Amino acid sequence: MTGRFDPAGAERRWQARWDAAGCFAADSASPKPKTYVLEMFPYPSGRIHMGHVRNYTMGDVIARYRRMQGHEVLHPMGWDAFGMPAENAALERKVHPGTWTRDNIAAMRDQLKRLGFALDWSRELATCDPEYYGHEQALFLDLFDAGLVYRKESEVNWDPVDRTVLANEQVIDGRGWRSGAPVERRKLAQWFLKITDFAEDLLAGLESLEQWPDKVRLMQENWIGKSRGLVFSFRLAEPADDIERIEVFTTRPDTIFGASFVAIAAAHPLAQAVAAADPGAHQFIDVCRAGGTSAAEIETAEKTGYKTRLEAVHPLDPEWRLPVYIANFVLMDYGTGAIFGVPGHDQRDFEFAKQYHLPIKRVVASSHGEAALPIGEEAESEPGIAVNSEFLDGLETEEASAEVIRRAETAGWGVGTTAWRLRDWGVSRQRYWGTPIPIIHCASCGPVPVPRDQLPVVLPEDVAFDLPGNPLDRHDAWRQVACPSCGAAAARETDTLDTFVDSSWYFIRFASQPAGRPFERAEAEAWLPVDQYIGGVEHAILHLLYARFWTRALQRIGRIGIAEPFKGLFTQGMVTHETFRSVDGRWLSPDEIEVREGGALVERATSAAAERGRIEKMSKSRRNTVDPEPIVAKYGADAVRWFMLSDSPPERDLEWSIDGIEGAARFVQRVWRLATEPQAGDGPDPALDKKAHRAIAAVGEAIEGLQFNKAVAQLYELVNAIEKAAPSASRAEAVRTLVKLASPMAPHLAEECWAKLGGDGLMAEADWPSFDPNLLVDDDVTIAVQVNGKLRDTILAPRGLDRESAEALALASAKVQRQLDGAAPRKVIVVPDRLVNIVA
RNA sequence: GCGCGCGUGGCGGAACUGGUAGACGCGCUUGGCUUAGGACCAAGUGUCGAAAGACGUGGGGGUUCGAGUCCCUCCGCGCGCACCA
Repeated sequence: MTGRFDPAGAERRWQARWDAAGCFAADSASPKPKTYVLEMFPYPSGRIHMGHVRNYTMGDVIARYRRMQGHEVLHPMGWDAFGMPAENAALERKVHPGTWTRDNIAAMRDQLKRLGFALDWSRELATCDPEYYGHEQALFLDLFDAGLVYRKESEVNWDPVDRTVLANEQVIDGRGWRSGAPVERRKLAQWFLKITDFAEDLLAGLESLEQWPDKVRLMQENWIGKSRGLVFSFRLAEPADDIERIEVFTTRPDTIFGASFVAIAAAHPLAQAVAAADPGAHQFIDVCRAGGTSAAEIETAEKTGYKTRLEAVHPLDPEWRLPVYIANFVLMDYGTGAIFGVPGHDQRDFEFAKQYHLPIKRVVASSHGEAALPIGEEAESEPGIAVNSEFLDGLETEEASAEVIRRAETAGWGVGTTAWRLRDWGVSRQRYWGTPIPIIHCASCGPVPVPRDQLPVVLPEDVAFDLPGNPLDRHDAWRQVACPSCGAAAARETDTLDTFVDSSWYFIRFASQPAGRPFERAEAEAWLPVDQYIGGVEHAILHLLYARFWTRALQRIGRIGIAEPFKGLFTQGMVTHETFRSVDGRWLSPDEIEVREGGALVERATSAAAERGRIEKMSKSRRNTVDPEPIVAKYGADAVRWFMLSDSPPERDLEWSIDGIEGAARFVQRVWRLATEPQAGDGPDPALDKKAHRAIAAVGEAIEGLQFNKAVAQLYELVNAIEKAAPSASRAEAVRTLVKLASPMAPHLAEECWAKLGGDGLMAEADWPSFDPNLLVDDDVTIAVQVNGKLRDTILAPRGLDRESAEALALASAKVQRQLDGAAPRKVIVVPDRLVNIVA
């Protein structure tokens, strides 16, 4: 009679033992091969959620597996501790953002520790520590000195009622989330990092990232958006103010004879010039300014334009005049902020032309014969053959484009160029809870960097949140300083850095944290690049691109010798859960729901009818979150970890279910029973040996491929096989193997079992078992026998059987004979050791 | 609007580079053990069919001796879009 495994006791016991032994402290000077396993560090929002548990469990399995393989492993944890939620908490609950953040960190650290992750807590950091952000300020100034930081105007979402800048997230349907007032776009002078200097490198570098998901590489490639095209200018028939030309960019120079209008962005200088003399234009620009700055909002808005009195002269025909519009769908940030519209072959231009009754001309066709065919209900944007285009007629799209570029360059009205979709990184945030930008504005010297010996520029703690906006703007004692350059009265920059800056180098600081500098190059390079980085796909573009840029920028200025920070990347799916709503549409949490007889759902408190919603990502707003803590308390950390790895492939979404966690808890007990029952029995069991060795090979392979669900399935198969096997020496050995293989996933259980089995030392420091390759292959194989591609029979045959014999065996099958019904096969396809297909 | 992805039993999923679809888990059914069971053990479980067999990987079409896998097309769902982290 064996007792049940007691998770709570085992967790406490072994976590203390690991701590005492210092198992997970990474030694930068170790001679062992090094592995750096990193999960995206959490924002300290309050409590750990299931998404964190899934993320950190995956990383933990890799970290523990590598350690068992004899690697020195760096597996650190820290806090992405600056950001808006802390300021929102300050507004709503009258707590200081710092207090709120640090309390959250303490709570979440405790929660993480209870899950038994193999983390090196000695390297813990929080981005809101002056020590950390002080080093960040130093790095920012290094980039400033290298000419990679500059200042320019750019648009923000402005809430005219709260008189504050809003994040895109705070703009709901074009209105401020608190005030409800329609949001406007407003220009502010802001700091930018020259990520576009690295566009070519960041694009080319994607090639080398073989251990990244293809989809992420593709998304980054599209985001960087390299395109060849033509920049040229239209001469204005009559100059406006002193502006005589409109410069445009196009990726389709071949369609130049299909132009029917020119459109400029509302923020274009020419639009401003027109508006000065034209109240209608002025009004239109004001209307364009309404609404938020996000691309989705701008591009889904109805396409509208304002026809100016200007006319553009077609560069290839001085008699040809095109109307000039100010249009809301032209982006100032891409290309030149102006386009020429070709309605026949661009869908946006098509819609615009329909609305304003502009000509829609065909200049591309799939064949010469279609030159006269009118454009139908949609623009035709695919390449083809140029038609109705004078000297271009008959040329393929690519040749035609090259020809236009050649003529433009020869005649001097345009130039072939490369355009990038990627824009420079605006890092200014008009918020308190972030890294202060270490710049002082002086009336006579301009922006002056804070001298290095005055870093860090520490955020003042004595701030009030009684008014909207950035309290640093109102903190005169902090803001007013002497100019470091001339000594005159000057003012600190009150914008803080985008929190993406904080997360663009934390992985370097984890690897090396000397006292007086951001990092020590040699030590950082000993660990970097990160071997396996794990996090959500939602970071596929921004965070990962910024971190790649920051690393390359540090490389360019000679601070580090690597270009790419993350060698292996894995993007995990979300944790989802069913949702419930009341009939009047309120979200209800699962524990507010009661299932009545017949399966009807009612709201427990009111007995009013409720309905099951769809399965969605766990979020507070949908009230479908499950707090890991009580689950861990009830089922144990190992069961929770096990469930997080089972069933769903890690890149896909995982639906949380209580049945799933109970299944995991049962598995934990099954392993415990096997490990604690009497291990009597001698003699070999070759079949079980094979099974065990295959499990070693398969589990290792699955973990290396981050296919944890497959590793789990393999372990279930091994458990099934052991339970069925009669006592033997092989069986006792298989149990020990099982415990080792399960240890990265269920480490407390494994330690406890290992101790019961009389194993030496800590399982956390044990070696990963090795397998005998000879035991992986069978002597006999099952060969599928098909007739016309349909399975009719299977035959057992010795491995390596020759084609002729396999064919003969297949033809001898009674089922095959019945199918053939006396006819001779027309053809037989033999795939050795796999299949025989008889074509009748 | 643009970019990217996903779709296989009642459910989560497995299926190496085109070669036996449904491994493994959950659930369910039957039986055993038991005072009892949400514990444990045994057997079963894609659909239709008594069986032989037929059908079956979101829908439609194609390539192939052979398609979950490749191509085209349609539908549905999700993620990102530069100030959410």
